[in-house]
Order: sequence, then structure tokens, then C-alpha cells
Amino acid sequence: MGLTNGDVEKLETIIKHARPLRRGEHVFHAGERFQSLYVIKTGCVKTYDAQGKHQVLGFHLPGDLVGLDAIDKTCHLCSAQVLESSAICELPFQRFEEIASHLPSLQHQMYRLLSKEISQETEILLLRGKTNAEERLAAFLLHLSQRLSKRGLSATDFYLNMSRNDISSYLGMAVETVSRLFRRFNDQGLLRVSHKHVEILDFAALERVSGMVPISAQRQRMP
Amino acid sequence: MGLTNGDVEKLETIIKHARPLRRGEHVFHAGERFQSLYVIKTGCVKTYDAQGKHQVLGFHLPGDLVGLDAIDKTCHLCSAQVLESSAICELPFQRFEEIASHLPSLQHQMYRLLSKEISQETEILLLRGKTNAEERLAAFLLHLSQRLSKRGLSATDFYLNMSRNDISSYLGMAVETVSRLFRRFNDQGLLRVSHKHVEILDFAALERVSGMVPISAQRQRMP
DNA sequence: AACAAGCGTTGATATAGATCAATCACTGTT
DNA sequence: AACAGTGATTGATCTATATCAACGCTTGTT
Repeated sequence: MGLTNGDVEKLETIIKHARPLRRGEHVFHAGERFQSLYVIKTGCVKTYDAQGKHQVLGFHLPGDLVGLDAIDKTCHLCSAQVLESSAICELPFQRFEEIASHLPSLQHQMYRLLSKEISQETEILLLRGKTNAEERLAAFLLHLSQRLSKRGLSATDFYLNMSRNDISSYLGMAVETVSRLFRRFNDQGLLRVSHKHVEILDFAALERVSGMVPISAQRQRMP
Repeated sequence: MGLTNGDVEKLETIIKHARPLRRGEHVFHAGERFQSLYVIKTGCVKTYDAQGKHQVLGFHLPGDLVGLDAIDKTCHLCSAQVLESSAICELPFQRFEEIASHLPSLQHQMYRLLSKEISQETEILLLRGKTNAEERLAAFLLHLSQRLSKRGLSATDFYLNMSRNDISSYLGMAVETVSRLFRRFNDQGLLRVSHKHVEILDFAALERVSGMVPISAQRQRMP
């Protein structure tokens, strides 16, 4: 990603390759002192806030960085939990900054990553802005599908590694509604779902339901 | 903010002080080429996405940076419109990066700003996660109040510079619901509202309605 | 001052989705 | 293999909120 071998070597020296975490284990807890960012190598991580009732904030896939929202804080605001066995690398942030201060290309990458995270959240806000549950779930599935395919996985056939409860919390609806909508989508032939396994059968229809602009026709306008 | 006078001078040379924008004018449009970030000096800016139906993504106050979600893109994804006469400074990003590459303290500040933006969005996700409209509006008002007070303005008495429509879009509910909830809160004595003017009378009660943890009792836990 | 246009409020109605309750199906453990 | 415990599904009911419709109030313009 635009770094020389030497740069990468320097970076490698500070990265800690932790042992793989098993389902249910935490990358960090809310309230813990912020020291590092975490790169997801494989697996899936959910972030959530436990103030009041458990509110899921996001699902993170390989390549994503978690802990970014604590950079300007002393402590983590949310907790990060592994949804399936995951390999996570720890990146001590202070040491990272020291190294990056001499490597403009690394800084540039970091800006891009942070920005990607912001635009990612923007997409989620868009998804959440939908007033009805059907749209939200459809948009969620399409978004997930897109993210998986960007990582070289199938866009049409995948396993959900989060529970129905997590999905419902994330989308701001009741679990029962998630369940019923899955069934409805299934019965309408939009997708085939059984347990955690989802197979999208009709993208166009799902996009129509989601009220989103199909990815194929996404904004390309130039000034 | 930890910069020497010399640093600030350098930064000043690249900042463009645009003429003030009037209500309704745009800072940038979706699809325009990304070149600069924008710092809000005074006023208020809303960001929105016009794909499908107008979806409000955020309200930005003095000190906030807008355009961050485009750093890793060639074009802006959303549009930014001024809600009241606002002074906006333009910060050409490429030139900024060149200058920052020699100024670690400036880099550090930038990371903090980007992170602040991410945690800001996290708060919004929390707010949006609420299933019922009452909680969302209450949380919205508290959040806004808190942001205003951080800027030295009154936390209890302020003017909304966005329309009811903007609020409804932002919170994912119908305009009518916003209107009715304002009335209900007013009648219940939680606040006094007339048109754009809001006066919060009972913070504790509003916090209870919002289902959020009162700011006073916010997480301080240490590992 | 009068007017238009947009914005906000209010009321009536319909319905999507929350909630409550019961059952069923996995998953993992002894 | 049996069991417990959790997670998912389904059904019935009720309520919050979307939707439809009408009206009133501001604000800005001629």
C-alpha cells in the first residue's frame, strides 16, 4: 500500500501478534485504558456499548481497524468482542505515531484508514435513517454482502456470524421482527435463509426493497 | 493546541478564508471532486445524502471539520449545506499533508480530530439505536445541548438551526412525530419549545426519557 | 399591505412493528 | 446419548408511529 520494504519492516517491529481469540472473548472492554489499535486479520468483531441496554455499534471484518474512536480519549468508550475465532494484531498507538512521524506515506495511509472508517459510519447512518424495518434489514444485508465481496468472499452466499439479537440491536428493531423479515424475504424469493446461512437470490429486488441506489448506478458525477 | 507559533503560521498560509456563506448555500456538493476539508468557524452546517430521498447525515457546529469522509475518495459522497450564515475556512488537504509531514504535533492533532469525528458518529449510532421515537428525540436534544455547552453556549437555552424536517430525517421518524413529541415534552414540563427556540427545564427527566446514562455519571472506570 | 410559499402543527385513521407468551431447534457439555 | 441452556421462530395482541389530510402561522417578496 505504497510503503517501502523498510517501512513495512519498521512497522512489523511494533506490531504484536496476539494469540487467536475464541468466540465470546474480548479485544478490549469499555473503560479500559486506550493504548493500541487492533487490526482484524481473520474473523469478525462486534463493537457494542453496554450503558443502559446492550447496543451493538458495528460489525468489523478482516482488514478493519477497531479502537479508532478512542484515539483522542484516555479510555475505550465501547467494548469489542469476537464473534468467531479471530486473529487480531495489536498496534501500540504511541509507538505507531513515533514511527509514522518520519514516514509520510504511512501517515497518508493512516488518514485514509481513518477516513474510510468515517465514510463507513456514514453508510451506516444512511442505512439507519430508513424509517421502516424492511428497508433497514435489506440495506444491511446488501451492505454486508458488498463488504464481504470486497474481501474476496462471495457476495451472494455467506454465513452471518452475528446473532439475530445482535442484528436487531444494530438495526434498532425487535428480534422477532428480524426473524419475521428473514422469513418474508425468504418466502418472497429474495433470498434463501436457514439459520446463519444466507444466499441472496435476487439482488435487484433486495435493492428495490432497501430503497437504496443500486451499487451499479452509484454516483460518478464529476464537477 | 500544542503547536508552536511557527507551525501555526505555516498552517495559516494554506488556509483559505472564504466569504461567509448564507443560509441554503453549499459548502460542497456530492459528486464534486474532493480537494479540501472545511473548518466551521461560526454557524451551522448540515450534511446529507440526496440519493433516494433526502437523508440528513449530521449537523456540524463551530470547530467541526466537514468533508472528512472523502479523504480516501476522489469525490465527496454527501453534500454539505449551511443552515444559517456561516464562516467556513477551506483547508486544501494535499498541501496540509505536505506541511503536516514535517510537524508531528500537527499530525497528532489531525489524528485526534479524525478520531473525535469517529466517536462522534458512534454517539449518533447509539442515539439512533433506540427503538422508540421519544428516546431518540430526547437523546438528540441532550446531545445537542452538550455540544453547544462545550462551545461555551448555553446548555439549557438555544435555537435549533435546523428544520423539523431535517430533525425527522436525521432521527428516522416522521415530521409529524417530531412535532407531537415536542409538544408532549413541552406539556410534560421537560422543556419549553416555541418554533426554533428550546429551553430545557428538566434535564434529569429528559435523561430518563432518553434512556441514556446521565453525563454526570459517565464511565470513568479504570482497568 | 398583501400575497405566496414553505414550514409547522393538529386531527383522524391505518398499520407496521413492539411486546408478551409459548414452542421449537441448535449447541455444547456432562 | 441425554440434557440444559441459549437462541430462533411463530402466534396473538396492542400500541406507537406512519400516513393522509387540512389548516394555521412565519417569513420573505412584490
